[in-house]
Amino acid sequence: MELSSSIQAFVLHFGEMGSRWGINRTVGQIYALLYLSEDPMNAEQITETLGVSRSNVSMGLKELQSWRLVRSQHLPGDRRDYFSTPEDILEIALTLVEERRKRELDPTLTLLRQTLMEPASDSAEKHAHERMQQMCDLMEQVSVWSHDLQKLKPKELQRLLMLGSAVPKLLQMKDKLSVVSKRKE
Amino acid sequence: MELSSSIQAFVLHFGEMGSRWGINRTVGQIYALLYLSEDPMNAEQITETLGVSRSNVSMGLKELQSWRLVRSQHLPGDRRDYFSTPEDILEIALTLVEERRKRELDPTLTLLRQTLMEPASDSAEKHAHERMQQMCDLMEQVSVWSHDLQKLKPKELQRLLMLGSAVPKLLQMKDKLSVVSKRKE
DNA sequence: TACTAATTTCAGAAATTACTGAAACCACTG
DNA sequence: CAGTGGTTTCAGTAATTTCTGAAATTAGTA
Repeated sequence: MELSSSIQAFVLHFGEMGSRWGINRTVGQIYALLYLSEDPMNAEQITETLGVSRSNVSMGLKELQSWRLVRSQHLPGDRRDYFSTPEDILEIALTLVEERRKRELDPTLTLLRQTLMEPASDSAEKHAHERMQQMCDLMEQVSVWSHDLQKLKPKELQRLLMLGSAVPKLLQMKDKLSVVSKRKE
Repeated sequence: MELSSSIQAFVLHFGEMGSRWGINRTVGQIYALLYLSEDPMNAEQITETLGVSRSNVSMGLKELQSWRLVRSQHLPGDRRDYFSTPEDILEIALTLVEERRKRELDPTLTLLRQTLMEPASDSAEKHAHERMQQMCDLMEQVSVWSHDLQKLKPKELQRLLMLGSAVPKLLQMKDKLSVVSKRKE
């Protein structure tokens, strides 16, 4: 399949960025292609369009499915799998946040918790444990945030996103409110 | 320098996680070491402790400095550079967020904005541009969030983190308030 | 149950990335 | 300004990751 130049540019860009995002070139390109495609595509079509080997596409699709960024479906009267990305960009973003938490945060959090069970022996280790504790606390907070994010309804999430820098103001507002309510008590 | 087992485990873990975080093993290990160290270390000490080449350490330190995750300083009466990480874990996290935004988001945002300046020609491209527009909008929102985060004072940030799932409730509260104030008008 | 289309697996090749040691460079010191 | 301690650069090598093509497997069809 021939790609128009802007689609082509996007697909190649995702391939390049792949290494920064922790995926390889082909995986990035496959994702970009499916993300922009009007209709689901089968592996053969992806292979032709990207000009890589069939097996490479197979592995790439497997990885994208493990990230839950790509889904497969069947078309009636066709034995082949057809692949597509979820429609809703917010849903996609949430999935990305969750999967990255699992892969980039959770293993370290596990190690930190284990380590902090044991007492520190010497002075250097005591200091190291304090530092680990700080990191562990922060990572736990971020982890909770990420979990909570998953529970939000799309509408709420959309509002939260639009809030941006207004959040601290909201905090101030809350403070004032609680002052008021305390006065009432 | 000999490391106690828990420090050793942490350093090795950071080395392993490096590839997921977009840095290499040595860079991960250097960071972990400096993060836990009571005192700043010079390149020679790092080299001995990690058992890698001096030049590798030099390159790793350079990269960590480009991420602004490691700083160098001089001790009186010593010509060597001494390296350390910032004390405040929140400051570290903010730096990480900003650098990742620069490296992982900004280039794509630039491409998307450029592409969306041009009109779409055919139907496939029209659909692709819609998808790109959705991605662009979301990335801009995330980018604004990340910028705003940088402006927060540590105290505010700390509170925001602790808030977690309470944020949607805060939003609800705000809604009620604005209803009240509208009634007053 | 044999046949066929579609997909996956996997060993090896190709490409990329990380690491080393030697040499160049820099900056302070006597 | 020559000498020395410290750091960086860089070409070559090692290690790792990615990709391919052939073979194996799976699932549908006659």
